[in-house]
Amino acid sequence: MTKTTYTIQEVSQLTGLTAHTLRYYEKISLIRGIERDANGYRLYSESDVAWLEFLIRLRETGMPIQEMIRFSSLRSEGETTVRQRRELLELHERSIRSQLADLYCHLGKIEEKIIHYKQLEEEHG
Amino acid sequence: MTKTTYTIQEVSQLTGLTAHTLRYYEKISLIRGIERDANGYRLYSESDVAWLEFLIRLRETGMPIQEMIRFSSLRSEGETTVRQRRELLELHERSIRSQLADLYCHLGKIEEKIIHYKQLEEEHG
DNA sequence: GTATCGTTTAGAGCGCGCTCTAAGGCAAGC
DNA sequence: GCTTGCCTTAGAGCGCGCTCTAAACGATAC
Repeated sequence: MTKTTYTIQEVSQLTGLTAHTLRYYEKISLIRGIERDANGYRLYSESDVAWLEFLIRLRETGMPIQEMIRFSSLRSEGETTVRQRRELLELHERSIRSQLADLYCHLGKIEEKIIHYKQLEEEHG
Repeated sequence: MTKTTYTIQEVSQLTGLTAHTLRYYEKISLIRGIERDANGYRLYSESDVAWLEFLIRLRETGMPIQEMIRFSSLRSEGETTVRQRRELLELHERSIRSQLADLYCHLGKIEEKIIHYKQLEEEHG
């Protein structure tokens, strides 16, 4: 039988988010409907953790929090919003591809600069 | 004869940085030794503009401003710091490659999610 | 001469995404 | 019953990278 709930500290360790940030994400509706135990302590489910990991992915790929809140809001409306969520995600996919292209371009220029410095070092160093 | 100096507005248009940001970059020593005309107005040279474009590249690849200031400081010390600048740049190159790898990984996961949504749409939509 | 620009400076303010504080509650250990 | 410790909340504070304001100055237009 696999464990089905996690305390805020456990989720913090699993996700790398601090307990402060986990409460903050709930306050701004990035994550919703977290259960509570008899003391009012948060109890996160497996699917809550999976959702947090997805949020982290969106953040690390540059999605602004407002857009993530929009996504979370669609998700809470249920199955009827699947298409809108897919479209939002496809838009974001294009943003990531564009970031990748920009980074490659920058990388090339920086490599050129490094080569330039190496030549300077050979000439004068 | 090619134009050799630019006003702050011209540099703003060339680089996309606002005049405010250009003054700010000078205040924090990201760019140094900008000439002045008789009225005390800034006069940027071609090489100032090239340096700004390099700074923009560093920033767009995630280098923190403190590290950019360090780079600018080394540059102002002259030729003897070429090696240190190259090393700093090589460190940054590795950072960019790591960003690229992470982005690719995230992209893959997001594509999977999109496929998952498409399946949901076929089943229930 | 005066109104309109664009410039200068020092320094305040802002938006983002957290990050932390204060004050209080419950539970277990001694 | 008191200490320790982790939890709760509302709300203040922070670091980054700008972004803007206020006050003053000089050049040009009329």
